[in-house]
Amino acid sequence: MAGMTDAHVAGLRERKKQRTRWALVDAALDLFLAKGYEATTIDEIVAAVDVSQRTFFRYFAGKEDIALSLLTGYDTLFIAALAERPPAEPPVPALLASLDVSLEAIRESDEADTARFRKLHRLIDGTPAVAAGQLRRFAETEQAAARIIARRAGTDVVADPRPHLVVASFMSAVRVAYETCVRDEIVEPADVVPRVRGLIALAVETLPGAWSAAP
Amino acid sequence: MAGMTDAHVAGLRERKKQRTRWALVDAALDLFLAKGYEATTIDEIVAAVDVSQRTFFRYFAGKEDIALSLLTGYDTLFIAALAERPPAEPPVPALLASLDVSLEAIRESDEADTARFRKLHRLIDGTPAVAAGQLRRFAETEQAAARIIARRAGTDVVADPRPHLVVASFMSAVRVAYETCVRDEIVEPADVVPRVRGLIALAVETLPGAWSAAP
DNA sequence: CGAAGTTATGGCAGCTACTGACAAATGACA
DNA sequence: TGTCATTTGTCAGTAGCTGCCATAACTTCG
Repeated sequence: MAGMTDAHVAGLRERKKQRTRWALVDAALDLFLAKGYEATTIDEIVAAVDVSQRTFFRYFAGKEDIALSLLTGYDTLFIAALAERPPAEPPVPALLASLDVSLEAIRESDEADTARFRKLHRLIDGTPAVAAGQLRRFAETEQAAARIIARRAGTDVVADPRPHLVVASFMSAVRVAYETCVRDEIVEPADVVPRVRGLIALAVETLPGAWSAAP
Repeated sequence: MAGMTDAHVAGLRERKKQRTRWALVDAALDLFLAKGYEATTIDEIVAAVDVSQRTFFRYFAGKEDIALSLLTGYDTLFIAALAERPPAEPPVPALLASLDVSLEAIRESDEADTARFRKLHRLIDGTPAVAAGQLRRFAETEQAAARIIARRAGTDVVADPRPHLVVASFMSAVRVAYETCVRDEIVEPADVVPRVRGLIALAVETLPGAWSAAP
């Protein structure tokens, strides 16, 4: 995969849009790291790319959104992969396989995305607003994944909450894995990916026993 | 328990502060429900209680904070209960027992808190900003709980991520339980409490098997 | 190639959340 | 009652975010 962010073939208009979009993202990440997230204003970001503030808000919902915009691509990949898994497969193996797809995408990203990944992971550490945005992202992905798992099982998320329970538990493990990376300042995709895999494996061997110990 | 919110004995100053605090909360919840969360301004809230806007921000960090302020008391109760559990007890039973303490507190709240609880649950449904605040609350409680569980086990959250994994999984089940209440418009504490208990029981019998099915 | 149509951009005006600094008021306490 | 500590109000300002309309840029089709 050559990266989630390149517009291979498209009209000039579309290519231009992608270019300004990622120029904004890069400018934002650089400024956030240079002078702090809160201290950076939208005006400074748009000045660096020479677009109007109004244009910024046509591309991104806000500061939080631009900071995390890199990751939405990997989320989409995860959900798409999950939807492709064979329906007979149990939930956790399906989730594991789909997670692997997104992890591979992270590992095989081009240099531009890798640089953004590094910067983002360094940013999240010590920036509560961005960390809160992460929570929102995970929650959204969880909703989507739960719907898919429920459909696979032939049930409905409203009628049967068990798919939601399983997905929420799984996603919380993934979230904890990423949080340990941020905490330990592991920013290289090449290091993050095995760390996440390792923590998920640890969850697989820890959680059944932990939940079974309930009276 | 007569409610988390009453200032039994204290100086006049402290009693006055509590009164304005909860007057602000009630005014805010009423306005949020009457004309929508986003459409309600801080100015309208403070006008209803006749305090200055500046005072509002001395009591609450913002709109999101005042909406969820009722729940912080129950969170504190949960964490305090967890810290009191015998160290020999396994994590999930300890978490279950502590959850029961906060659920009992919700059930036995006085009428004022019960009314707030109802309003809040009706508000969260269809108000993404407040729902996002809920996520933050759960994350904070999760951090605190993970530290306690790790200390009980004689380890450290940094050295050993397993306590964090277990707590995150547990809290995600609690969160899913509350989310189903909001979705199904179950707002009465008397109905919410058994629903949460039921979903946690379902998690206990579902999750071990689900996680064990991993290859 | 050029005109007509579509879509992105810029500029502006305005609202609202939120904060710092200082002055005024109000409960606490001797 | 007078002094002290704490809370409150006022004011001015910053910054995120949005609607509106004119203009510029790409696209498409004759």
